[in-house]
Amino acid sequence: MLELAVLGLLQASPLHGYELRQRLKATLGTFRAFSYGSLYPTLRGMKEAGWLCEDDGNAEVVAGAPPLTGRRGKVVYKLTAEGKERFQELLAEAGPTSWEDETFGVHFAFFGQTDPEVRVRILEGRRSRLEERRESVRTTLARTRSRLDRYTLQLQEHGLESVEREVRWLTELIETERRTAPPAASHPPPNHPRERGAP
Amino acid sequence: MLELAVLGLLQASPLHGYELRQRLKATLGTFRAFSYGSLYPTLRGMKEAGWLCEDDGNAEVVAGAPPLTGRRGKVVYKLTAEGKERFQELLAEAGPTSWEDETFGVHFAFFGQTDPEVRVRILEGRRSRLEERRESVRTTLARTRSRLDRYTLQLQEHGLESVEREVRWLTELIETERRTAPPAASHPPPNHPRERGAP
DNA sequence: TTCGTCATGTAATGGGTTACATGATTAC
DNA sequence: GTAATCATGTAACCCATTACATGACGAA
Repeated sequence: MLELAVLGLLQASPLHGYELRQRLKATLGTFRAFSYGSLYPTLRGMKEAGWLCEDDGNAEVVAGAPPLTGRRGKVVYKLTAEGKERFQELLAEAGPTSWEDETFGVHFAFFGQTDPEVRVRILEGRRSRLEERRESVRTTLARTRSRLDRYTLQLQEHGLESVEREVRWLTELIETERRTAPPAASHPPPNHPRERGAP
Repeated sequence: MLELAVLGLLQASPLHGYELRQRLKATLGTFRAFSYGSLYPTLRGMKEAGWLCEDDGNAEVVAGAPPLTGRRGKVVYKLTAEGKERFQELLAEAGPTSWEDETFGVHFAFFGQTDPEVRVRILEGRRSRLEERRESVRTTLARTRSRLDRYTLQLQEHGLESVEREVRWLTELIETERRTAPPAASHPPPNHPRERGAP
């Protein structure tokens, strides 16, 4: 997740950790925030995995008096070839994980680099996930409405409206996608054999 | 968090794990879901902490041939005195944690049992948290709007609208609270007769 | 010279999830 | 008698957070 986001941002240009985090905020907006405490270790891990390497900016630093003590300077990372591959791989992934609350936003943020078909599948996947949730809430709400106090009711209804709103948003996006890039080929339609969700 | 939710539900009536989880879904709606994998260990932990105990329903199970092998039956939990205390303690807590995304919903769900003043403080805390976030997104959006692609922009704006919507919701709730239970014994206008206060 | 912000990092911890394993009860 | 669902539980892991520690650099 952080991984995908990092790959996506470094794809555009090499960055050091600190700035990466600012971009993360700018890119993900209200959806998610990451702390340095997770960012730096992730960066190290990704470097060890071979997806990132340090970028010396083709180095022409006039080597006058460089990092004397303790070497504390910006560490700029860039993607390796494997990193780019990995990014493409993650982008192509249109499975259940890409519909999750926390993940969807990140995937969406990189839709610009995602295959149109994959885009639609992710959008639809997310939508049907939300629709399920909506129906589930609606029915339990119908069953229990009378027993709920003012606040619980408010909570349910606000939640329900949020979900409905997002469903409408997704529907619009899907239609736009369809208008922009009409059905390429046919894939076995809405056949998600549910997984996840508690036993 | 799960802890608070469990205390809140058991406050109403003794329940076993499985049913607890159904209630959790019904109570928290779209906000949050918990898996059994976290529920049962939590239950055990809370029992060990002394907040819960097993409820034999005044027992009298005709002890004829009880759980022969392996003892697998419903385990009904109820609150102990310490548990009730703990619940009250958590309910009274109107600090930053109570306005976090994941926590707020749970606190809100038990507003019926929360002190009116605490309610308002939580609502206001959450609101100002969201307002901060909104401003932060607005400004970075203003700075970077032109550099963002279609999708990133969509994401930002949808997120922004969500936040704005929740802020409006909170504002309405706060006003309702104020109308229902006017400023108790506080400093601002020293001139109001009180009615209908907390305990 | 001190403060704020830029910048990097680690250790401890947290709060949950997934996948698995098992068994009891009910409905057909 | 078998499938669904009710019911309880464990172990391994995941992904991040908090709190802390350090230090460079520019502006007041």
